[in-house]
Amino acid sequence: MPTSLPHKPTAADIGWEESIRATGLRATRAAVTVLKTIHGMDKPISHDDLQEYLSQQTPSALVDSVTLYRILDRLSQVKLIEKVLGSDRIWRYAGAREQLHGVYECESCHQHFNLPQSSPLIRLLEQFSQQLKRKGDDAFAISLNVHGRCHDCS
Amino acid sequence: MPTSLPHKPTAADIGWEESIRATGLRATRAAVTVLKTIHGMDKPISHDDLQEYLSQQTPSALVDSVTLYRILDRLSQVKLIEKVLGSDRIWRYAGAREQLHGVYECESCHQHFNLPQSSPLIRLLEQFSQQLKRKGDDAFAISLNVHGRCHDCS
DNA sequence: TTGTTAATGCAACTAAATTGCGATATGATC
DNA sequence: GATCATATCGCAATTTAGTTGCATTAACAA
Repeated sequence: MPTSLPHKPTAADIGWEESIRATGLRATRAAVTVLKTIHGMDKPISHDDLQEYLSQQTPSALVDSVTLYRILDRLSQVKLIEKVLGSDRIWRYAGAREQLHGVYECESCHQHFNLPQSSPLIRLLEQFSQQLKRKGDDAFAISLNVHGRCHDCS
Repeated sequence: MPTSLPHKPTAADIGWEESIRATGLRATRAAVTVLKTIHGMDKPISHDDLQEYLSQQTPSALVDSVTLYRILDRLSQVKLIEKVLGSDRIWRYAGAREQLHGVYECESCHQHFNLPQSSPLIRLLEQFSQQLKRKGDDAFAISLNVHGRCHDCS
């Protein structure tokens, strides 16, 4: 007898469920899985890769492609996740963070990486962001992209 | 009798022709027109808008949609123009500049504007770029995007 | 003027993302 | 726990920026 059925939320999931409900969205199995999975990733992941990953990880919780699109949409709308547009015109999703952060994109394989938070530029950006806010400017998002080649590709 | 036939390059065009040839590309009528037009714009323009604009401006020099795509590709490949990806997943093109510059994108109408060069952030970015180069890092492009609402939309 | 080949234009294609809509499951209310 | 309004799901069909293949045209070097 399995200790936990895949379709029944485990204690660890409750946190995610709560945060979803707090936004007014419904904490469906799929939404919880997606939110949890994305937050467990160390870099932004595309819709396609996510679906692939989910189908291997949790074959029992298969999600329709369109449904996944819509979940990703909703979650980013309520800011539980963030989306980044790659230069391959593909959206990638990552767990939302408080702090501003930059993205490093590999020109060759289009993988995305988070710029180290220690990067001095991040701090500079943070400053700039504060400046804008103080000015009452209606700019509300700042994104920094660094392009190069990743380890695997160079 | 017209002072200049649209298909014959005027003296003013020669500069553009030269700069195209200098890259190894052929200075076709269409390429010259495109390069000149883009450099005359005050903000990045999309393939679609450019074709629209050209068809009104220079109806005699109609360019096929695919050809325009390829011209834009080539020109940006040789760095005579730059391309920026909007959050509407549409590429926009602008005259290439020496100096690093940021882009302001309107979340509503997706128009792009150049951040004022005087922006302190630009200088910070320039610094960061130099740092990377000195480190011998293989990062080769840095882009900054600020999202907000433009004058028309707010 | 001639020859090589880059550039063009048309049609067909690709694929990420979106839309419509009937079926299903969530979560508030009794 | 049962009931209900509706958010969410899943399938099919659609959209559209951009690409590919290939025969034709025109740059430009010789």
